[in-house]
Formats: sequence, C-alpha cells, structure tokens
Amino acid sequence: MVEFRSQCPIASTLDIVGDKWSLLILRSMVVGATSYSDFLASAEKISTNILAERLRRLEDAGLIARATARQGSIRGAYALTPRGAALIPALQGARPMGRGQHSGQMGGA
Amino acid sequence: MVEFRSQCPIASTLDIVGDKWSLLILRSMVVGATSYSDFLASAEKISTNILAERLRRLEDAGLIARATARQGSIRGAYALTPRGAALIPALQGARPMGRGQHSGQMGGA
DNA sequence: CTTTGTGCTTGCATTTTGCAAGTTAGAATC
DNA sequence: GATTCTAACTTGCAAAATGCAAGCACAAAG
Repeated sequence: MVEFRSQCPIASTLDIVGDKWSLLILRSMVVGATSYSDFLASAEKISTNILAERLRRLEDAGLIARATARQGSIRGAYALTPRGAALIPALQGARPMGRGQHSGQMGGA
Repeated sequence: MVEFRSQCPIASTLDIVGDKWSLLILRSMVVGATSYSDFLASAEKISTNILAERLRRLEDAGLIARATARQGSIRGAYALTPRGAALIPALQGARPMGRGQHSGQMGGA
C-alpha cells in the first residue's frame, strides 16, 4: 500500500504515479498496449522488475485492471479503468519538453 | 544536464518532472510560493538538498526562473516561465487520487 | 513429454532519496 | 564596522528505489 504524504489531491496522485515510469505505462495503454510484452516493447526500455511492480501498484490504486478471464486463461490483458482514463487529459498536456510545435501524435507504444 | 530516454514528448517531460517532487514545486508556485522557504513550508515536507537540486533542474530546463534582481539583492524569488506555465493545465488534471468529487481547490501551498 | 514464448521473480550493483548537521552570505542591530 | 540573525543552500551518510541480468512458472504447440 502506498503512503500519502498530504491531503493535497495532486500530491496524492503523485504518490501513485510520481515516478519516471507509471505515466509512461498509461501513455502506452492510450496508444494500444495491453500486455506485459507490449509495455516492454516501448522505446524507453523499462526493466521487467520495475514494470511488474508498477503494474501491481497501478492496479492496487484502481487506475488499471487486469481482464481476469476466470480460471487464469489469458494473462496480462490490462485495461484502463475510468479512474485511470481520468489521467489521460493531464498526460496530453504534459509535453512542454517535446521538440516541435506541440501538435504531433503521442508517439509509439 | 538531463538525458532523454526517447523522442516521446511525454517521456521527455517526465525526464524533467517525473519524480515525486518537481510537480509539487510547480503546484506550490501556482498557489503563491516564490521563495525557498515557501517551498519548504509545504505540507509534504521536502528535504533541503532535494529542493535545491530540483530548483536547479527546473531552472536548467527553463520551467522556472529566478527573478535575478541584479547585484544579488533578493535571493530566491522564483517564478514560472511560459514553458513552466504550460504544465499547469496538466497539473490541474492530475488529481484522480484525491478524495471528494474532483471539484475542489488545488490545496495549500 | 519436450519445446517455445509470455509473464513475471530474484540477486545484486548503482543511483536516488531522506535526514541531520554544517556553511555561506546578505540584513539587521549595535 | 563588528556582531548577530536568518534565509538559502551544501555536505555526509544511511536507506530506499532503480537498472541489469539471470532464472522460474505455466500454458500452448508440436
């Protein structure tokens, strides 16, 4: 479980996604990634232990969900929850360090 | 200098502000903080070495600027640059983990 | 029942963070 | 102009997070 540093909703959100990887995982989902190997294939080369831990954390926080086909058939198959989807507009706005005119696509999965 | 992991503008932005503190510093500026001690006074208790390093990084990245009153009279006196201000809308959207109906104020400095 | 591929876990070196204490430089007081 | 005060950092070191490489589990294919 994640500890919240304060009552501030922004700080609380950053307690979940305030690291170099979590928001990139959400970004990858926006552009179509749904499986563990999809996330691994992104341009930024996340390591497997970090990916597994972040997926667990994002799931615990209710931002993503596993499509738990009962009796453990499909593994992986992650999807954004409504709460996770609520972060996407913020993500779209989070690119002032990009080169170009801030009007391109979100980039590869 | 910060290394960029990929060409993705979101990843590049996270290479600058993708940690637990940078965006909280920007949030504090939105609600009025301008000095080192203002930042230290926020509810989340950032430590001094991290604060000093983040201020330097944010300044290097062009997201904030020191109001360098010539001949070093006022120290501190940080302000958002246009590029830094461009992140504020994203910040506003980054609070799905907050309690309540997602319609409150940004919280204390 | 062996092989293959996906989805993780583990071990360990490196890096980042947090905490406490110390230093520096203007500002105020004498 | 020396002394004291205080805001603004810097430094040292322990603790936690990260990155890398290797290994394991388990289902599906042959």
